[in-house]
Amino acid sequence: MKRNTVETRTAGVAPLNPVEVEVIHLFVQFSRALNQPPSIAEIYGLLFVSPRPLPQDDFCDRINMSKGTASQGLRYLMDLGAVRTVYVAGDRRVHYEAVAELRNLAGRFVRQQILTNFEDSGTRLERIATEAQKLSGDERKIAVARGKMLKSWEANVRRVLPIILTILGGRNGAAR
Amino acid sequence: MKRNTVETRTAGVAPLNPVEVEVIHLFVQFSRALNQPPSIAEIYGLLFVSPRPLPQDDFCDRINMSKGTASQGLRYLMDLGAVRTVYVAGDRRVHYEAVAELRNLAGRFVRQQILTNFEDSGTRLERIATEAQKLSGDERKIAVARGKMLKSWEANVRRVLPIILTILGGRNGAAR
DNA sequence: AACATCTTTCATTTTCTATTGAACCAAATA
DNA sequence: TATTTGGTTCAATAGAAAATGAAAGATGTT
Repeated sequence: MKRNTVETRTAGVAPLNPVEVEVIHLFVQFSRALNQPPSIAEIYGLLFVSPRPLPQDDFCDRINMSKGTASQGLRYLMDLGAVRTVYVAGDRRVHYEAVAELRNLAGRFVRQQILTNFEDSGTRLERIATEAQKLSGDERKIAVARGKMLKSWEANVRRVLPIILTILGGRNGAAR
Repeated sequence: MKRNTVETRTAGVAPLNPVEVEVIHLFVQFSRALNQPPSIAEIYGLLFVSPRPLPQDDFCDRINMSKGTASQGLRYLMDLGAVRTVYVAGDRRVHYEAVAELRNLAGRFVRQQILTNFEDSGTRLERIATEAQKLSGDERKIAVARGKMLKSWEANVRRVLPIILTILGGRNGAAR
């Protein structure tokens, strides 16, 4: 039986069709808003329009990126849960497909991107409050007030974030 | 009357007190989550704890940044509405103070940071739908489906963003 | 075992962003 | 008017982030 070997495959390095180009564009633009590297967006974009799972080679060939970039990008997307691997009979290569549900995706992204920067914010806020007490006069007055304000902001964000994620991911997360 | 001249001022280049250091730290951390340059965060952070309006010099001297950075950073924050100028009697220099209300701030930031990247997304989505029709077989089927999905996502985001901004900025925007 | 294919790793290079500082402008003072 | 001071601009530089590609691992095949 004819196997998927280098020879049979290299013939089929199809260039991107117009839809693929546009979709990738869209994701790259999106990635700028979220400050994600464009290579990640290209990978996800191509997977998102692809009717079948793709192996790593396809990214290198079709969107013209190095093996290293493809490998790292795919791992990142796997960790994020934005991509999953698929078994394809008769092909040793790992194939990937896009996970198109916004539901968990947004949550994980926020957790990874935003919340990591706030892990020790509680401690820091406490320290601000403590140190503020040691000041005097105007400085102390405003420092204490601003410390409280920051605490309130933090509480506010922590209260609102879950709501946002629910709205984003809940019903309507995977478009129908 | 004794004026604020270089001689009288240079004496008072106070180093940052612990609260100032911590608050600035916090804002720098925050800036990382939002992918904003640290210099901007430093400026806003210092203004945020300061009991009185500060002139540009103070940023150069106290957080040790160049005139250019201070000038540009302050302009950026002005444009964003995160900072306003204040008149101080007997001092020719422009003084700045922090605008501490989250209310409008979050909105403007999102508009400037996120929405600019989506101005032409409508056009692009139309083009995707059009081009998708021209494909055939599997490619067409999935392309059409994914085009619809993207449109739905976009609608979803446009619907939810105002809600988020309302929740964030509405009551509780300026902490009490 | 030797070979071929697929994948990951990571030091280097490239690309992009932020910051600097000198030159310049504007306004106030001498 | 000359000078000092406050402020902006922008070309050059430094610094950070992303991409490359050669080398090495891993897993199959002959």
